[in-house]
Amino acid sequence: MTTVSNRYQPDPARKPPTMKNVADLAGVGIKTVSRVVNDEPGVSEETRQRVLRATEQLQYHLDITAGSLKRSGRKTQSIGLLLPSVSNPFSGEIHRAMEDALGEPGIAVFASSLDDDPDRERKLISAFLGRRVDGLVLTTIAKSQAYMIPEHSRDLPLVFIDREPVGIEADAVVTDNEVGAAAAAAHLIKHGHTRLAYLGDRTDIQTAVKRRAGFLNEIGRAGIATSAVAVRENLHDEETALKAAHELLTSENPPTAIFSSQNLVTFGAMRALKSLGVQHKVALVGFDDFTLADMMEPGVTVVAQHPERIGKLAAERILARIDGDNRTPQTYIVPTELIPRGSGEILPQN
Amino acid sequence: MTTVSNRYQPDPARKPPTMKNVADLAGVGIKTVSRVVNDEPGVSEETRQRVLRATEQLQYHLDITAGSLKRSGRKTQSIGLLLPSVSNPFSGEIHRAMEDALGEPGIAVFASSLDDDPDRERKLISAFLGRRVDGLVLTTIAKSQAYMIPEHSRDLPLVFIDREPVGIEADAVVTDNEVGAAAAAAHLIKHGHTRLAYLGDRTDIQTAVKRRAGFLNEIGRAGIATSAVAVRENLHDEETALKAAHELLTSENPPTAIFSSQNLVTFGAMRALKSLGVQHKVALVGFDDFTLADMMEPGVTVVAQHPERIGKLAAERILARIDGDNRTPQTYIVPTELIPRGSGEILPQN
DNA sequence: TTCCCCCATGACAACGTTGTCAGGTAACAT
DNA sequence: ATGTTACCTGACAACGTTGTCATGGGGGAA
Repeated sequence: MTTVSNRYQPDPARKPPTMKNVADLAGVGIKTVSRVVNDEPGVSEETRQRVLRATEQLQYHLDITAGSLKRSGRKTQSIGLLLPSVSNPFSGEIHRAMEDALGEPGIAVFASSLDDDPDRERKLISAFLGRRVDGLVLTTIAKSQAYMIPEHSRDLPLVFIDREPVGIEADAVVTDNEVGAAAAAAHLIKHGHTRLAYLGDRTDIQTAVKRRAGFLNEIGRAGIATSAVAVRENLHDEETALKAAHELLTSENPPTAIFSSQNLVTFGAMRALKSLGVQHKVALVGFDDFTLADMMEPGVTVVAQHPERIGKLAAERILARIDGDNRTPQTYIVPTELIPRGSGEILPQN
Repeated sequence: MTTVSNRYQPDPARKPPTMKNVADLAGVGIKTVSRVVNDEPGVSEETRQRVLRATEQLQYHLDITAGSLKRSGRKTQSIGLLLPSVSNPFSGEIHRAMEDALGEPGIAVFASSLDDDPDRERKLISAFLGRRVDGLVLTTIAKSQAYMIPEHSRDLPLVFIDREPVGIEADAVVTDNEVGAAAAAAHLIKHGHTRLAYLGDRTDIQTAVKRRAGFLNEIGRAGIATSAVAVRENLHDEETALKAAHELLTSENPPTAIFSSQNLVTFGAMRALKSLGVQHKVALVGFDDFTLADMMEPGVTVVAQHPERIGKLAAERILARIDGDNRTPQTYIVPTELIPRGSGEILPQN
């Protein structure tokens, strides 16, 4: 009789079993084991059962990395995913949607954080390539992605997310930044605002530039002088955003409405408004939704993105490319949704 | 004369270059290329430069998966990370901390989402094993992890996070759940509360059980009858938590203070309090911090965990184990921190 | 000069798997 | 019987790399 112990007991073998081990135990050739574990036809039911028993007994797991060495096309059944940061909620949603879409076909995901650092971008992509991933889904920050042309022309599937690539033609899945920002402007104008402020992220981030353009263009279309818009940019974290917002609000001729182009900037603006006690007097619309936005006082009106749709679309595109789809690269645009919750509907105060 | 073959032959140009390609271009043997790209000694400076030029010209990236086949110990320089969900902020912080700690030694991370589903646990771990990861960092939900004993005894490094394993002895890095929950109880009692409520997550989740125990034990120590505590469990999302809190608050003898054992439950409680307009009358302490907790009305008092410390510690442990450390497995406990922000300091109303 | 040692270099097998192909057997038709 | 077919099965090379070992040449010591 056997006793099961949970004590740590080093196995003399110390190495995972191989197909050879299974084959020996089952009394068959390794190719037969290969056929069984890969669900290939041409194995009698009896042999099949014998092999399955052996795999179970040895706790055998097919080594997918060794297989990919020989497998046609050398697929590793993994992809590289480069996100702004894995700890960022927006990125997390995208990641999750991709995991869900890629889990079924058995593709694993290597995820890394860009930190909006061009150096990291190169290094992390290099690491992905060294692992021979089947495809790359990338958020980028470098001025150009032309350095990826060699890989791309070797048919490495490539999908850019959130930001379109520069210097290379490849699929991209992005939010409709300009239209979303324009919707925010229109919303504020509709509520009677004419003294507007734009709080923006770093100007080397493509989405920030597009959001500013969309916002300012809409204001222009409404016939409001652009000079009436206070623009503060290169705000990359809560603190600098708070400071910028505070300065604006305590200036000579403060804005009656603020548009913040990104989550952390929105948070900074919220803090500035609250610290001055004007959160119910100055309108605020933020780009990108966030948890509990509806529970704030007032609820925060946002231009919501759809990270789960971006992730799903990106997964579908990379799967199609891996599958051999070689249509002309295309940019897929995911619409935004303006969600009124109170802060964006505040009317201008006299 | 040209012969046309009807056999499918992959275009050589469409495949990533190999060491052989580099060797041929540089006019050296492949072993010399291997030495150069691995920074091994014993190559003259001149040869070295020639090889480096060739790698650059061909855009060669060392195939780390092929190398791991032969490399001593067969290290793939990757680990598997199983998290509650990659889209959960707590998990994201852990993930990020691990990425930071593992990036330096060049270890890549496969991350997957558990969804608190025992079936997924088995399947995802199986997928990790098939990729021959060098180690596993796991959040688990199955009743026992004894099924991992074979792998563990083969010396596969194993670190459990957030929840301790059952049926197997391995390293674990967990939050000090009982002490944290006890601190919440003590805090509420100190402010004069005697009619308390506990809103808890699913009872098959270890941390939920520990938090309840810590909370109730502290109440017992204070001499308050346990029967005076309303316990509502198996609340796994915002909606059910909202409903449970609403029921409690509108009951015969409503609690004057609520302790919620998890983020989503806290959100549900907050919504219930707000919908009844008693958010400034009934005290609330939540387990686990969240973004903007200080910006709520009132600010939400929480027992904060330290996901970044959990992640860092877990990374250090898995690295040490991969490095051959074979000390007796140990559980590392990361302390919590009670952060008063208003909601937890509300005094009982008559 | 001769001998020895060190350095630079590459040939070769092996890692665990899969693609190819050939062999062997049983069933069926001739 | 013989040929034909379909089906099972395993031997073997190859995937891209690294560990081992052999080789050859140059330099220093005797």
